[in-house]
Amino acid sequence: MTKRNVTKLTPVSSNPRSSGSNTDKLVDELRRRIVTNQMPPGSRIRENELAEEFGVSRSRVRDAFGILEERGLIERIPNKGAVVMRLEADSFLELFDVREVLEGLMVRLATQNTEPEYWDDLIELFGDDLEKAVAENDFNAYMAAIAVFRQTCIEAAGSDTLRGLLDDIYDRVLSMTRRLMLVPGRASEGFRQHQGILQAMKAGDAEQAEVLKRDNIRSARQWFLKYNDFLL
Amino acid sequence: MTKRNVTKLTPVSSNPRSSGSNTDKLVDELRRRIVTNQMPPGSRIRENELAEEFGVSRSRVRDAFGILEERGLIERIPNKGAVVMRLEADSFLELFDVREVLEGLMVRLATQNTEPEYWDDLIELFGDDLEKAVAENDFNAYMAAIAVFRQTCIEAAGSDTLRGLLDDIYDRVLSMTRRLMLVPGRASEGFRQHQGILQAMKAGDAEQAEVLKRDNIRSARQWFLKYNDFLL
DNA sequence: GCTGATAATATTGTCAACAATATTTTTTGC
DNA sequence: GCAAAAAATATTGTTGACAATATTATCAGC
Repeated sequence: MTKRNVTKLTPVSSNPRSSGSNTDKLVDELRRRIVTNQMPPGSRIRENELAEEFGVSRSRVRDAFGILEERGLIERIPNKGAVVMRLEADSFLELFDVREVLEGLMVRLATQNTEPEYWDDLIELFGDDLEKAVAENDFNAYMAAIAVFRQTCIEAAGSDTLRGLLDDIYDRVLSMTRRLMLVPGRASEGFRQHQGILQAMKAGDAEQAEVLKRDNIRSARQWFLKYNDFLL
Repeated sequence: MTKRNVTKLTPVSSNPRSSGSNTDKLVDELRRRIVTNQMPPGSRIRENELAEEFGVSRSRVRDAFGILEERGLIERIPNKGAVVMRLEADSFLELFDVREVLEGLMVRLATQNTEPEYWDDLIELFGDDLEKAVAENDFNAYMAAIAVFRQTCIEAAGSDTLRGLLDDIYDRVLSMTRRLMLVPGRASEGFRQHQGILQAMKAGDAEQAEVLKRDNIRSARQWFLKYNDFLL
């Protein structure tokens, strides 16, 4: 796979390992700004501005834009410029569909490839402390835990192909995930679902883990559908 | 989505609709050469050569390389150059896993979105004539039929997100698909499986269609595993 | 003839200048 | 004062030249 499919540990931090070439650094920083809503959807981004800010030539920015476009993070209109991709409700539903099957595959493979003990740390992370945090609306703690869950599973699944697809999708839906968390009841439901998935994984029941993970995404989709007027 | 996710009707022909910008044309032609094995895996490709051949500057070729790299068709080693991506057995197995769930999703959505009559043409295409052709090892006819099947399903599924993912994967596995067809028994089995899937789709049984499509890919995976010494 | 250092060549990486296109501002006619 | 045309400005598209790096060829010493 390409270099971009390396581990992204924290949700929004830049990735030191992908900072090899000059262009990669640019891609990574722009990606960070987009997924953190520092550059919100619809923002116009000018090549010159970025070139000046980063002290590189416009060609580098241009290359970065090409990659960002390929990843679906920005949209380029010929001779007009680039804007941060604005997703409509339909696109989010499509992404939920794809996430459902891919994240299902992720936990299935992860379960098949690991011993039960592998999941102990995660099970502890998704314990009483986090439950309390979620109950008290500490979304940062919950987001961080989910990121660890995700990362651990991808690692265990051991498929670079899958990792690449999930990373791309993750970038596109991160800001929506954060917003969805605000919907009353969604976070605690998601928390319980993750506990269930982890139990199945520790039990080595790959099929059940896949079913539960798919349920998890489908339910997130339902919440989105119900509240999309507020979320978009 | 980006421009690349437009319809790719025939397996290896260039796509007129994507030939807007200069770079797009290059990407499309290079993609064609790679998936047709005109540029086999491992081939070194030089920026200068292509620039001269296409009568454009090296920068255009460079941009095209960036996109091709992002799609996983070529590999670029800094200061050394680009080579057509060479897939190992592991990568193919990973791709089979991903295809299984994504193509399953594809037929499920396609079934849900269509009336039974929608599939009549395809059912006729996968009729006695094609069966005879397959029996007589007319792989071109079968490949073409599969391409139509695929295209029709993607169209019906109506998800640009899914289309983008499947298009990328398709390019990467096309040459392997062609080779797999040579394995005695695989083509006719695949043919029957597609007939079954089409039946389920016409019956409106989305779940069953998904199950059968996943079976289809899993069985292809098995054949690959068994014969990979000959296939790679 | 072989090996290692060095020069010559080839290839990729980066840039700044110019061309083409779009946007904004100014001017002109009414 | 308003509308349309024209000029000025800004932004993206493309190119060729030069720098940095890697590969190949040459040559000296043994």
